[in-house]
Amino acid sequence: MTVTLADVAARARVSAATVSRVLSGNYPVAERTRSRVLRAVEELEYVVNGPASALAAARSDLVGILVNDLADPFFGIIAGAVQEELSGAAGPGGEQLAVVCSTGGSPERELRYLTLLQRQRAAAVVLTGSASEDPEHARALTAKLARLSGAGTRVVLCGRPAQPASPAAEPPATLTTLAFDNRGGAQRLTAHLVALGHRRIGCAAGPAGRTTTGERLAGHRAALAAGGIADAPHRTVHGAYDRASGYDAAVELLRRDAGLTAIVAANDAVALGACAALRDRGLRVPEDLSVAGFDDLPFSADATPALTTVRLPLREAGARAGRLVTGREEPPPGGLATLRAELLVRGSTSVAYP
Amino acid sequence: MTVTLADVAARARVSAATVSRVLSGNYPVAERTRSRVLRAVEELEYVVNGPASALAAARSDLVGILVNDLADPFFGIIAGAVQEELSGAAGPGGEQLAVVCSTGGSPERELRYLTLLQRQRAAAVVLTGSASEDPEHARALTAKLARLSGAGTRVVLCGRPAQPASPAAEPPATLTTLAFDNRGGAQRLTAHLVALGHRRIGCAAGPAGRTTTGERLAGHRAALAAGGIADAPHRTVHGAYDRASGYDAAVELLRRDAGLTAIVAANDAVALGACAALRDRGLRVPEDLSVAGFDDLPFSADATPALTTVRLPLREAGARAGRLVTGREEPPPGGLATLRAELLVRGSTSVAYP
DNA sequence: CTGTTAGCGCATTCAG
DNA sequence: CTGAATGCGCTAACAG
Repeated sequence: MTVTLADVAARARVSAATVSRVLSGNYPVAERTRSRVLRAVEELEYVVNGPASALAAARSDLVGILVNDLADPFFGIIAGAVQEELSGAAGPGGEQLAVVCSTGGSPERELRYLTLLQRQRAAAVVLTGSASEDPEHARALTAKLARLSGAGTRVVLCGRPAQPASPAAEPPATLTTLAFDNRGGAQRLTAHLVALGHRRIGCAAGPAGRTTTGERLAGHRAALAAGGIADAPHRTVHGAYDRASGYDAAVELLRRDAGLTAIVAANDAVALGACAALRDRGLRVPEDLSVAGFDDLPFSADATPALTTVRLPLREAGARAGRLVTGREEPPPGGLATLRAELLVRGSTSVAYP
Repeated sequence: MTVTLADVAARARVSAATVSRVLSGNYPVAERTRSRVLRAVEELEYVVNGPASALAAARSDLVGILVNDLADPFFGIIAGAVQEELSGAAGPGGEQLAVVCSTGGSPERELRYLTLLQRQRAAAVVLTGSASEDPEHARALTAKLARLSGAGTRVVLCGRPAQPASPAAEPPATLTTLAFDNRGGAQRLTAHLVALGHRRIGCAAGPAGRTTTGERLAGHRAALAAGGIADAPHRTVHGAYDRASGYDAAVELLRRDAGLTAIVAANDAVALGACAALRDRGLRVPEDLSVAGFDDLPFSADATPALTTVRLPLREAGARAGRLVTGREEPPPGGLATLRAELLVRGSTSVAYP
């Protein structure tokens, strides 16, 4: 019923092996037979059976991309860039396909998807976004990545810190990390506020127990310390990376300290949520409170006032991950590259009016 | 080297068939042997070989999702919802994986990805967003979808109109369409402006030759006609679905007619670009010009002024597509459902001040 | 309920 | 440069 290699071979009056060679293009074939085969393929509308060839060749052309939430532009931009890069690297037989998996930030789902991708014998796996800080999960993840890597799957961590090496073995050579300088970016952001005279700065941080949250908080605290501002735990609240959390966080932060003059948010969506909360309470940004975001997603420039934020090279990171995965780019020395995080000062922050 | 079914079978002292049955869970197996097998799987850390089982079973657990641009939240939201729904339908052996493909709106790439998915023997394919209106491509697409469908791949069109039936055959029964009421939404939107007294309304439309663009323009024109406003071709410009196009479109529209009192945009991003252009020229929204978007992406509520727009049930559409694909939802009667498009009046539109 | 027997469709040896 | 033979790892009848 469905046409196979053998059918094509018969029609082109060659052996199946020859057809296979023509299609893979990785072996010399006489020009005449070659075109004869190609014509037969056309006429029969033959389409290779992917699973069969993956089985025989012991490798597939699937690349896994793990994200927290596809609907979040942060991940959409990264995943889109990775995928774009895959299609740019049209290999011999065809090109690689991106399998996108949303983990929702759950370490269990992360592991489960990795198993699913392992089952598919994925050519590569790209893990994006923050990782769980739970030591047990970190261990399980390291083990799983080592296994994947051992099976020939390339692994790229994109926008997350290097995976802690397992006690026993060295991290596999096929493991590359593209980290964001979250700490540095956060530090520069808070330093900017401190320089503007802010001393009571609320922090609407991301979910607890995630590397990105930890890094950004560390940068924030370092800047506070550098500015001689005492650590005030009650000025930090944790929440999800979304608008609603930002709204709630702002309300809660003001409840705890009505004298706040600024709020740094976990990301742009959270910042906009915070702005909305302030607006609803009759507070103006930045006259009454400064608000800052993180990531510089496209919409943050269109908010009013435009959001001061930290720009992360999302697209570049994804594209690089894609090139790493397709072998078109050499891994950075040591397998680790840290990507710049650039402070973008816009309208939502200004000097503190006490 | 890599552990196979046979290894597990040997360790559990059963036949390979039994192991297979335990793992697929679609056949009765004694509880004792079952747990014995499961233990062996654990101990050996066995992971099924996907390609092998796909080959033998003649079906894979991959679901293709075609989008224009993953970085655009419009598609991120839909794709995310589809994928989420796939993971919710944990089948016996595991769950389905989403293969996301960005076509960039190119009909050629669309066709090429469909072939790639056909090669993977995908269980289903979801095509999202607008389609090309080119008759030749429409024909090619219809043929390709028929072939996929004939091979047992379910096909869902999500957010695009029904594919024109091929002259010869009826559309396959496994083809379901979830269309957005773009025309109705656009009509209500423009009618809203007309009701506010606007008569010189510019239109920053989407790319020419795409179904979504055509539908929204048709709605727009219908509302104009209903309001007794003459068709003015120079008041419509075409561009991409992004912010930059919106900026350019606004500039061009004002150049052609400086007396415009409103602009309806192809989508929210275009609308925000238009707003930025107006702002740069010292025009206020909505006092000097009203501006309206389309889609109601999350950020459009945070713009200032908040965007009047048409809400499309993106998440719902994606989720439904996902359920259709996993067979958890019955196709609508006739294989076609049209999803509501709801007018959302916010701050960016107001009465016309001539 | 379980084991045996055949392929699934293709990529690779190895000969020629 | 081409063909014949072998097996990738698993599922699906078919018996028992």
